[in-house]
Amino acid sequence: MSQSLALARFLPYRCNSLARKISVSLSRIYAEKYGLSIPQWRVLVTLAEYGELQASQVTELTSLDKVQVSRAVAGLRERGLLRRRSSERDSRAALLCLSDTGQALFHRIEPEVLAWEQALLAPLEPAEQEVLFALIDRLELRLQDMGLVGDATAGAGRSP
Amino acid sequence: MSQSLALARFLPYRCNSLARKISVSLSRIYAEKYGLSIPQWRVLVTLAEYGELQASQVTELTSLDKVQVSRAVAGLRERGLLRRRSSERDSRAALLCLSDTGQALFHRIEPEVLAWEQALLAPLEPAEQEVLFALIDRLELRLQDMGLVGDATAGAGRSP
DNA sequence: GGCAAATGGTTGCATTGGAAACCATCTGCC
DNA sequence: GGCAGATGGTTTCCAATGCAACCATTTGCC
Repeated sequence: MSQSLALARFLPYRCNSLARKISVSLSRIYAEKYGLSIPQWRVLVTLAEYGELQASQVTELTSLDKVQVSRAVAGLRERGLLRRRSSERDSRAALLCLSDTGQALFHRIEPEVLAWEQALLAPLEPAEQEVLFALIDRLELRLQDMGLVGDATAGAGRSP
Repeated sequence: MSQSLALARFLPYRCNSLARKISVSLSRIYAEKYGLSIPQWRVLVTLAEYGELQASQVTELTSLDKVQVSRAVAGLRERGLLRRRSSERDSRAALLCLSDTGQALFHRIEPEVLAWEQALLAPLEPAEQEVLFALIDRLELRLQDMGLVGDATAGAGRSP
């Protein structure tokens, strides 16, 4: 029956609150120590994983807005962490990859971040960690189904 | 041992992404249909639940910044959704409660929001829902332990 | 009682973030 | 070939956010 609404038991609130706290805590590493913004950090990780990517691919993989990617790339370029050349195939497209400095920075941060994540997840058994990620997956799928059309990622708008 | 870092399996990213999608989807109800911002919505819920509260108590209960509460209250007051009187005991303190209009608005929105949440959680068995909230609780506790001191909620700063 | 420090709340200011407008290029169609 | 529309990225503008400075009042200490 229609239970009543209390923030403590309201998923949007709890989820937001958790995400916020996680971000604040984690950003101590890459923001305060290394001066990276969240979008910059995500771009860094993604390029470290994939090598060379087009900006549009980065926006898909990071779930960032293309504006955010553009600005993050600009910032990383100013610091010499990222190189950019334009594709011969399509001179609009920019091909992005980490510079040696960028790779080095990533390899310095990565273990710290992984250690932090381990510490956060430490109280959960491995099986519980699986459950957590599985629940997140299912909720995201469910949101997709519920008609959150704007997945904001790729470019392909559906409506005519 | 040291697994490598991939966003798809990185809790801060996944959690942020999920929270964002949830917020976007939910705000269709209270933002687009009723013109409420997120802080306004949270203040509304909290006052609906507790009756009359001081602004400082609202900040604690909602995990909002006191600035956000102040602005949300101003907005709600302009729309006549919320009344405010100053305490006799402490003339600085403001006592807040919903007006009849505010209550009515809340009662109109509440079932829609609850229905939305039901729809979101529908694919999860009740037991799984319990697990989800329990995991969130434990992670928040863990963050507290890990030295995220600034819980940003109450006023009571610890350090001298 | 009176002054220093603390507390409740608001306002100003700088930063951030996203939407929409914008340029450049590419694709498709005639 | 050339023009209309789509696509990749950047810039511009405006709203939201957060910090710090700010009044007003209260508390505590002498």
